[in-house]
Amino acid sequence: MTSTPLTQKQIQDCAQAEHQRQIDCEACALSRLCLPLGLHREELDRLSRLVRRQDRVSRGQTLFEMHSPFHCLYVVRSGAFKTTISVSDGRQQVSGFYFPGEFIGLDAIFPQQYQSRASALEDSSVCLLPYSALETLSQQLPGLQNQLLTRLSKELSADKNLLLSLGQKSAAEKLLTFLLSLSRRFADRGFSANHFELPMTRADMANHLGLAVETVSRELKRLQQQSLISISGKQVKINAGDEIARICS
Amino acid sequence: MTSTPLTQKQIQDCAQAEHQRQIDCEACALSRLCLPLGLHREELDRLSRLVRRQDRVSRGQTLFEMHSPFHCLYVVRSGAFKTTISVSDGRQQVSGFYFPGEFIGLDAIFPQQYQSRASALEDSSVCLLPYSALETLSQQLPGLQNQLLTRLSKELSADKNLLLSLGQKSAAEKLLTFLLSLSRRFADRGFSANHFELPMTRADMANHLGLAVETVSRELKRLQQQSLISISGKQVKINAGDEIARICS
DNA sequence: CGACCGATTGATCTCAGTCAAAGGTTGTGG
DNA sequence: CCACAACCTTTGACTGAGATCAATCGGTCG
Repeated sequence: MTSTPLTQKQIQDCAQAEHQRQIDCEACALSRLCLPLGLHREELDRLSRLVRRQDRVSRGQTLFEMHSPFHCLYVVRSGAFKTTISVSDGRQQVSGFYFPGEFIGLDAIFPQQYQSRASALEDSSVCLLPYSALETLSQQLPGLQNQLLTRLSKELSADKNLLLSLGQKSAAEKLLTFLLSLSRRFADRGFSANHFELPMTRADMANHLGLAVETVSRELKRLQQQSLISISGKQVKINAGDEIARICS
Repeated sequence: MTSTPLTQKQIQDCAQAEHQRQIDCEACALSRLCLPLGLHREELDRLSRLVRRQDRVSRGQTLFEMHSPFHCLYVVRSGAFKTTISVSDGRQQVSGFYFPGEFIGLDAIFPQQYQSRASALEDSSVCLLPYSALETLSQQLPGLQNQLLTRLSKELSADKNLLLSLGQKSAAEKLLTFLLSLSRRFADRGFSANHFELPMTRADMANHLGLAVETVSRELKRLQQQSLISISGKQVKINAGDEIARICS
């Protein structure tokens, strides 16, 4: 699993948005989940002109390093990503997972530096949104401004929920809440809510939820014994979605 | 400590922004910390016209209940607030503390429902920003749009940091990180970074950090014995700010 | 003054972390 | 195509940080 950051050139391409090929947001299969939501044809054209695409992001590759200067927001097109925050002594926290249509880098707008490192969990592709151009355009397109604010607010909601998990819940509850959130996000993307594949390792999951890998392993097994889920490797089945939703409330 | 929600009338006032007195953002002592940042005089006038003020929010009073419909963002003018998320079984998580110039309710933009209950920790005052009007105006004032996006991003950063605390840090580290964040926010507001008063109870602090009250009590004592801080009741002195910053890194 | 709420202190318990080791999977290079 | 290496996952035994339970103390407000 290599971990090559983007080259300096790629970063410049992002900032200047020149050397990557023109894309068409209107034709994108993701438009229902992405920024285009609520924009008209002519508006989509203007958006398309500033978006750039990076089709090959291989597993383990990073989109940006923590504390590097902020130029672009990223939207996942395919695959999956994680973001990781580090402390000086080497400890780190997986602060989020990102799936197609979701935005990476929103927390960098204020400090103008990425607040985490983003890396691909599997071979993926992304769109790059040069932020200053996006901000200017959203001044002219109310639907775009609304989308941006909504995205930020949505991630804020999700994080507050995770805070509740980390602060108050037992290991088993944390896992159920996490699986339920994955299930819902997959369902939003047209996949099965009850049967899906985990893109991250047990270690990533454990770290994200403030648990030890061994605890994740043991608790998943116990949840299976209770017939709430079935799990084998990365394959997950949700057997009692309603009851899980009730537990997580 | 009473806990009267705003009356229905007050909520309507917020939505319709009619019956509360006109205020002047330009003259406000907080303008340096608040939305006006970066706006010109004429722009400030337009902002002032949509802002409404609520001068008396007494200790324990709530600004909004969890899941109630979203109409307004709130900006703290004086005093302090906490927000609390609840789960059906009664457990709850203090998701944030808010001081003058800070925004409450940003995570409600997406779901259009408040995601927590906000209540005053001491007698306070707030400004109300009817959101739909604010969104429209920020379409016309680039500085205002930028402020909104920045605020959202800033809170996102703060939450990611808290996630790191909750997920990876020991009780003592959590407390130090928390005190340091308070210290910095007080300093931003022109107060001493090294000597301040806690507006919240030990129970609020404990819950926010995912600890038991007793642990907070014991660990604060231990930190005092190590001469990192001095604490007596709600009075806190930061004795070794640099070293604490190093520990929290 | 008394009642209530918040803070502290002590004793005990427990959930989840740590340490250690053994299976499984995956990917790579010969 | 196979074999090896590296990494991921599981399982078991033990430990410990912090929770819980219980009691006391202190301040504040009606």
